[in-house]
Amino acid sequence: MNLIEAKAQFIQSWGILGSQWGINRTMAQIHSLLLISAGPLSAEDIMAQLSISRGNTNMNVRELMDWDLVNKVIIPGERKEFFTAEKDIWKVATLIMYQRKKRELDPMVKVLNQLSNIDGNSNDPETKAFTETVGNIKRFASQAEKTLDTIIKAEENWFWGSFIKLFK
Amino acid sequence: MNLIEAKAQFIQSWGILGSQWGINRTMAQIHSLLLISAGPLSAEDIMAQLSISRGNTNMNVRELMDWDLVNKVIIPGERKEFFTAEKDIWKVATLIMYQRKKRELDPMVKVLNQLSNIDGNSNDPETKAFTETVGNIKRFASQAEKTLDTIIKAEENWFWGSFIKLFK
DNA sequence: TTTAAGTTTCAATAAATTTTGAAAGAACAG
DNA sequence: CTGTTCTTTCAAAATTTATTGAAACTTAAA
Repeated sequence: MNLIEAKAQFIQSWGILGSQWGINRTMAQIHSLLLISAGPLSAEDIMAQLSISRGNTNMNVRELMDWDLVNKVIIPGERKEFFTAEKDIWKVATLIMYQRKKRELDPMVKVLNQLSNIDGNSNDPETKAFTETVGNIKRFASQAEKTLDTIIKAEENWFWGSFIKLFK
Repeated sequence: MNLIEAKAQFIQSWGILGSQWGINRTMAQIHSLLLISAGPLSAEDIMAQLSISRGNTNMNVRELMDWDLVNKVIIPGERKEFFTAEKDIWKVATLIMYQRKKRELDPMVKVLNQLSNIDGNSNDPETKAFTETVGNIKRFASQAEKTLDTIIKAEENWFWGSFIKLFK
């Protein structure tokens, strides 16, 4: 397999993976393209390599910058803007975890807290089942949240080193 | 807030969370409905409580059973089939992690392995950038996979107990 | 058997999401 | 300024995904 084919394959697969996890396919593809490119790319480069429109490119690059996964690069003498992706995979992973926690998990936890105290007879089995499940999820979520925070703050090597040792 | 409202709120929020993570909203809603119900529900119960069609109910319940999150229950004397959800949240979480790893992450790892050896001049910066990124992701993925396997196999209490202590 | 209750399937339809492209807006060089 | 290059916006169109509902199929009681 040559480089061109391999790149196409990688971008394609990364796009599918992204869409299975609720990330716009194009956004994932742009991200992967930047991940495997040696230098920064312009909007035109991205449009050409992925065969997508200017508008689509602009929107998704902006979203990637929102996630801090991609940065704008100014090249002296060039009028165009260029873009690069954070290439340290550990950082990429923690950025994604952090953003998704903030955007999606935290709102859920907020709702769970509101649902903790409901009116009604606590002898009713339906009420009991509800409060019990909500309580369990809350406890689980708060534990998971602590763990995630720790992972996100951890230094890569320290983390993988001691984490793996503990569990192996 | 009364039980009816609280249930509706919970189901709604859980559905949104699911869809943000690539899970069909209805599937997530059925799951949450079963999680907070005291006893098993029939297809009719689910249809009525979520205002969805018979076909939709059937498809998504089947998918949930595929994921092992929901089980069919036979109630003696009843002609209908009933359904319950696994309520141990730890088990629910590990089941979901296991299924998603198997269905989505593993195929990506397979692709990454195929992309490891590409033809071409390894002095070319583009080739270099590609192989380096792919290599990094592979190493990360294999580490993450080991960790996930360990988490999935771990006993709940043991896991949360020692894990949290270590990182706090 | 026959019949009634229940379940599954799937083509048609509806809803949600993504993409396009052209027009408006900025930034800059001359 | 003025013209040129590049970026952003957003309504309309295309695509993808989810949902319905009626017909086919299954199962079991009578």
